[in-house]
Amino acid sequence: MIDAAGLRVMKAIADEGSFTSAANALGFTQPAISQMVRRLEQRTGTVLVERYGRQVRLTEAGQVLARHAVGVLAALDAAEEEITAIAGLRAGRVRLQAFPSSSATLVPRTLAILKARHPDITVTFTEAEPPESLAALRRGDCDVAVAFAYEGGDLGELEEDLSLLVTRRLLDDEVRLVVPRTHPHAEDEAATLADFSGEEWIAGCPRCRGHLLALADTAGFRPNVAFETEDYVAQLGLVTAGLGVALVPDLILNAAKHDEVATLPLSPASRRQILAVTTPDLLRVPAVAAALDALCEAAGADPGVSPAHLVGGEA
Amino acid sequence: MIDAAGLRVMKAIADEGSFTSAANALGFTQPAISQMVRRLEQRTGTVLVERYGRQVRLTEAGQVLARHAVGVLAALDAAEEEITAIAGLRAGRVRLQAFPSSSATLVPRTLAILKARHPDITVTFTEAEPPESLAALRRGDCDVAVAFAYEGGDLGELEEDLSLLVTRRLLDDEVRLVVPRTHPHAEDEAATLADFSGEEWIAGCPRCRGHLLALADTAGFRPNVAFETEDYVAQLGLVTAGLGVALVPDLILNAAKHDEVATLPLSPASRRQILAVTTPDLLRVPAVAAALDALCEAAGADPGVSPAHLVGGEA
DNA sequence: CGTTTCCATAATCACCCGTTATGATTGGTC
DNA sequence: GACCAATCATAACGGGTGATTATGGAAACG
Repeated sequence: MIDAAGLRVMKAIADEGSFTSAANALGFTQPAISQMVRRLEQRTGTVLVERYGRQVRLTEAGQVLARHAVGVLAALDAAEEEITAIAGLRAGRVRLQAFPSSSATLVPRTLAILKARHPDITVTFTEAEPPESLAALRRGDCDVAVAFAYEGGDLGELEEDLSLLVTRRLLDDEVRLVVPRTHPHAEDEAATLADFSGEEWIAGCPRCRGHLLALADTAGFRPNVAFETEDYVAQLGLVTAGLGVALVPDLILNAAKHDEVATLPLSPASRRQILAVTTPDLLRVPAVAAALDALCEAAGADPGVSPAHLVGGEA
Repeated sequence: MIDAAGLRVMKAIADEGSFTSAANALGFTQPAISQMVRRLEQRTGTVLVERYGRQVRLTEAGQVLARHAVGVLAALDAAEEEITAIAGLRAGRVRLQAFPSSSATLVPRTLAILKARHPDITVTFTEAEPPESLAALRRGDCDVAVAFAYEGGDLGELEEDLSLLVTRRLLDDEVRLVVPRTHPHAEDEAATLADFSGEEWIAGCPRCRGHLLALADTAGFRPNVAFETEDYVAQLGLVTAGLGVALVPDLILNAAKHDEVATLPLSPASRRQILAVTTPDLLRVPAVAAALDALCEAAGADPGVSPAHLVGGEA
């Protein structure tokens, strides 16, 4: 019944004292004001303006509208300002979830880039394994999820989780075999997994363990898993102590100290893909886009975007 | 850029959780919501709604709008309620100005009627002589003026003051000659003014005095004005004391005690018109209309309205 | 008394904002 | 694994809002 335009007009009349001035103040012509008032009057069924001679003044009802106009228009302007602030990266929120081992280097570097570039954006970060982070993304509790998938392994399984989502490949993380310095194969150029079928193995998180099992299966043996820990630093410690061997991604090795062990590339090589995941709509939210850019930059990847179902396709 | 309708839609989506439910809640169809959101999004240049699968949820920017919607819509409703209250006589204001001698009976009776009929209306009353009350009316400081005009006398003069105004004739107030009980003509049926050319006169307010002078001039003499007071009770007291004679309107005589004097109708009769005056627009304001009705009722007049320039025309 | 300066009205036109009808896609179900 | 229900998107269409220009009438002013 009453809209913002009507209030704006009433306020302008109250402020300016005449239809003509109000029209000028609002950038309209005088007849626009004239019939705007008339429409308002017949909508409310009330006399809003008293025309006396060639001057106009608001009736009590008109003053009521003009008075309320102040608050309403202020609130409207405030809303608009907030929106443009979000659009202009002068405000906004990004909720990031990433898997634990990315927290060490990728995420901190991303947050630093983001903070430097857009200091007014609020970034929240939660550590979560891919299944949970993607669930949060689908649920709407998260804006960007950083996930990983082992090539050939759970890429297919992940793919179904990625339907309706978009991803950016951040980096290809090569998996290396970590053995004690004193190990007979410690000086090899590369490691063939079958050579280690008799070792005791140290496994990580459920999905990493799954990857280990898959690789071993391909190599024709079942690994003897003696220890399990999700903490890669602990894994390196166990290897250092000579208690077994482990598969550890490069990303971890670049960040953690590992002088006491030998790290061998696998032959054939095995990699995991690290992906940033979000929804198509969120991609168009400036703060989210900025976060993705920062993630790419931190990972040193090109900032190309690919729909979820193309993840394993090319490359 | 952002209007009330848009906010209403965003709030409905936030509350209901889907376009379809929001549409039902607002009484619209689903496509209406769909393209309303699209328009809002391209107007603000921002993603407001995140479509994931077949569910929708607000982005941060969308939540900003939904949050502001509460306040804005509440304020809008409040304004609308105030307006309808004024229209429904459950609120409103009437500023009444009346000439002093009407304050005795006409105005109190009017206020009583008004208060009984519409207890929620605020009535303010100011005593003012016709020139001032009409000026206030023109200035917008008054809603209803109760004025009077002597027939034949200043009716023409008043008429020019009444341009652009509307009037209601409240009553015709006959003017009587007041003389001491002991006066030789005290028992006459009627008074011919010429018979009192030698008396000492008691005059009232400037315009009443003007009327006296006009009547005397017609009768062929210049009255010897010995006393002047605007207080009619004082005039009656002066007459009672035998200090002179006076012209006093019936309205006063009906209200004030005057046992000690004789009141004679004039021949030819002389009347003053008592009018309620307002502007054409204010006439359509419910509270003002109610006040005019109450005035008519208090005066016992028919509630006909006549444009100002017809005041002296018929009757 | 003309002249200016207001506001009102008429005619016109664009676009906003609804509608109905229909399609695309998701997500559950037998 | 294919149907089925639910949800949002889109197209086509129509009415009304809300602006414009052009014009008229009345009031205040010199």
